[in-house]
Amino acid sequence: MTVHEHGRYSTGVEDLPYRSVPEAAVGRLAVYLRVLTSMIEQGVTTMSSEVLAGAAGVNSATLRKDLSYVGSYGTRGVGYDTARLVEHIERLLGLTRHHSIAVVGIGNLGHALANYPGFPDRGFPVTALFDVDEDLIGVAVGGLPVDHVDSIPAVCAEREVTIGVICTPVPAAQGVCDLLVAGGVRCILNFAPVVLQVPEDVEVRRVDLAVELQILSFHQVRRSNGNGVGPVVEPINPIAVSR
Amino acid sequence: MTVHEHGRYSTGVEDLPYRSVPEAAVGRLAVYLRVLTSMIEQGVTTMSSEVLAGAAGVNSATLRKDLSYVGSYGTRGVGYDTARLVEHIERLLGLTRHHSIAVVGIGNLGHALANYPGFPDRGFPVTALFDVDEDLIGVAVGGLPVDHVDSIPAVCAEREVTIGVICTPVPAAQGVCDLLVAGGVRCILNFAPVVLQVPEDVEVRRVDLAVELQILSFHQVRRSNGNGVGPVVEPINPIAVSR
DNA sequence: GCGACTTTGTTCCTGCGTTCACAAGCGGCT
DNA sequence: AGCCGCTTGTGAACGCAGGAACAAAGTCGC
Repeated sequence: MTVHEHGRYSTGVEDLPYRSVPEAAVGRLAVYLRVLTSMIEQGVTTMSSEVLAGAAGVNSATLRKDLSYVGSYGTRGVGYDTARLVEHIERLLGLTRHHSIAVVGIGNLGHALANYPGFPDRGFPVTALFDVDEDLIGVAVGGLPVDHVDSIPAVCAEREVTIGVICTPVPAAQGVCDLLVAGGVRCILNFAPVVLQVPEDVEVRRVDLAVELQILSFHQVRRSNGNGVGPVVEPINPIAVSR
Repeated sequence: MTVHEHGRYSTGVEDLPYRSVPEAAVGRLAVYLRVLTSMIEQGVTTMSSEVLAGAAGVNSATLRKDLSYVGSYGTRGVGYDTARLVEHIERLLGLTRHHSIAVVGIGNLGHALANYPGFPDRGFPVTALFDVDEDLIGVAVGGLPVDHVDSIPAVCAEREVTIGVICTPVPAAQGVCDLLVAGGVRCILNFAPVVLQVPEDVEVRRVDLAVELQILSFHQVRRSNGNGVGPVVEPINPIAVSR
């Protein structure tokens, strides 16, 4: 784990060999990680880029390039040692650190996320729950009592929450976001369909389910319309056509 | 990003009527749509690209180019007529069609999605629910009875389901996916952390919550490591773009 | 121990997507 | 009516990600 593999790359968690890693590559690395851990459970100790790429649904050249951001930990002629690769990807993604999660807004979705096994399984324990509903305060959800949103800053600071998950209705989202930031949270996963305003040093990722559906809708229509039938975009209003 | 090739690069299967709309633009258009409808509710009838871009969190030039894929429906010197823009974006995204949703896997997450108001609100009514658990069959969730997964093909075909949402555990996901495809579903939103194998004409979008967290984790570590320690080339993003 | 084969790591290249910048167009003001 | 200022729409440049191809490197068979 703390072995120097190559001289030019110093190891140790704090100074990893940092070239700039493309955003897209980071997302894929997380996928590789999942495939790898699953494979390890099945007893696989070595994988070639071709096989791993197939399982992850990407091009093998892309995969090798992504792994090169992590460092050169493959063996030519053989492939990658799965266990070692997992270690290094986890290190690059910062998964060796402690990441605790707060879920805000314990409605249907928040409830589901609070109980979502994928979070703790992946090293992201849920350590705080918040809502405004007085009837929910103190109620245990997934073994954890719900606190009032007003206590977000204090509780988050105390429990060293690093990631906040916002599942509130749209009107409450920005306020909750501000509270999280006040509590020292610098990473936010936002399920509310609104663009949050945050300081520069805060990272927000938005998951918008309706947008996902609309993208699917687009492809569906494009596909069925694409058979040479007609223009996708027909003018709704003849008068509206300005050219 | 789960992007199949669309646009004029695809191998002649679909010939695009007019211009090819970049995948990224489709996602943004959905966001504009949401901002616009919200603005309309507040009585806004006209918006400039600058204002709309600000609300959507994108560059105004990007926004104008995105809208140019929809058609030229702005008025120079004034801006865009919000109502008209909504109409045209909805048309491009295929939201004038009927899209009914089936949710498979009524666990915590499936339960939440079955009750998620954002779906019907955005024109995506949930019309079928499925699970394997015998105790759940027939139980009404959100006013809709749960059917057995075996009946997926028949029910989906009958109710003309266009989008399938998979919330099952990983081992069941591929089987459920096959059943959906057999039922004529060509668009799938997959919450199971696995890469699904589907025919070419089926579009899959995956939402992987653990991956989102890991990406956040990466940024968190990178940021705190960036405090003068290493040669971190941090992209200078004035706005924390969530996407 | 040596050769051939396999697979990595990287370089080059192509092509998309985003941003800049500006001309064209439209409304308002005088 | 004509000019002025504002905003759109688009042509051009740039940056970046993805894919193909290849050289280096290490292993397995003999």
